[in-house]
Amino acid sequence: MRIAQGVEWALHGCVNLAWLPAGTALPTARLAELNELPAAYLNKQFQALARAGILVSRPGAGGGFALARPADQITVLDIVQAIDGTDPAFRCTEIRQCGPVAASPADCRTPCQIASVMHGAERAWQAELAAVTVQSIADDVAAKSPDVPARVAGFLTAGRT
Amino acid sequence: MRIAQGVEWALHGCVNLAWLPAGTALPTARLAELNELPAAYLNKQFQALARAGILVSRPGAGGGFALARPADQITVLDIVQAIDGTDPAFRCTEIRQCGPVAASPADCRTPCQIASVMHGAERAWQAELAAVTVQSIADDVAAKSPDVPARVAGFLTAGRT
DNA sequence: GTGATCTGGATGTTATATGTCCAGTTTTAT
DNA sequence: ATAAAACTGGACATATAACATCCAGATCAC
Repeated sequence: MRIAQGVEWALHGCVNLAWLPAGTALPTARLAELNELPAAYLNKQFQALARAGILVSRPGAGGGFALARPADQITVLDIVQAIDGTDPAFRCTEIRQCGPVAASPADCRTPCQIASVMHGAERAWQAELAAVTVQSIADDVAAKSPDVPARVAGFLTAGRT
Repeated sequence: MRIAQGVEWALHGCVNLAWLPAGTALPTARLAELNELPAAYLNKQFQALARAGILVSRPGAGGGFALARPADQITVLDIVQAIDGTDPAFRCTEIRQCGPVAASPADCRTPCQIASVMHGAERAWQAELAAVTVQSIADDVAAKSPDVPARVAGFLTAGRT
């Protein structure tokens, strides 16, 4: 089981945006430079976040991406699902319906027990992610390393009007 | 995020074995036939379960795989980890340490906040899976479809001495 | 109008998941 | 003993997805 690499980048990107004044837009090139990431690919991840309504994009000089709403209203689950999709990790192929002793249609009106267990575990995973916001992560980092927010914000906004 | 297909097969296989008298060994060819699965590949999954100590294997005529311990002592998590591995789904690449504003080594003595959140969610997922056993799944299926265990066991043991 | 920036599709590359095969080994049955 | 059944483990082949790049077009600020 693997989560797409882009999730890590998207989460860091959103936390970094949370350290700027609300509504500040940044080009992906600048964000990519901050963490030495491939700019074109990071841009693609941010496009997905924009389509999901997590970020807003503004083309043109001085444009870029900004958080679409306050950081305490963006959950980690929102970001994970925007990048990694919402398909369940466990895919039930209904093998109980195959073979010489296939389960009857009557038995299959309810979900396969095995799929129920696996999907229940995924809901628990999602619940944990939904309980954490970009703001709460930013606060935790700031509490532990008080100089980080200002240093990051300084780099990201250097040379702006 | 995707779980290996083999996990579904392994879970069904273990539940099916749970319906036979304790210690009954079955060849993978028979199990594969039950659900129309590729026998060679199912065998490979079962090898992994045997290496993990969930199943025991016996070569030779009349041999096959059997549960290594009572079904109520085999959790779904045991099986998932045997097939899918124990690597975390979220892989922190420590991008906070990269770039012009890299975090200081002092700040990195503790795990990245983002990685902590993601790994916490995985622990919640694992806890759900660890709370369910092969036996409890078998019981639930039997409660809902009382004829299934006998029908499956009948097919699996047909033509045995 | 010029340059900065996003958009989205096409494309290429690499890694992983899935599936097959075979020569070797162990055990049972006769 | 011999044959047949069955696992072992590695090599191999294929399909799918992940990762990454590129480009022509659209939009906006100055």
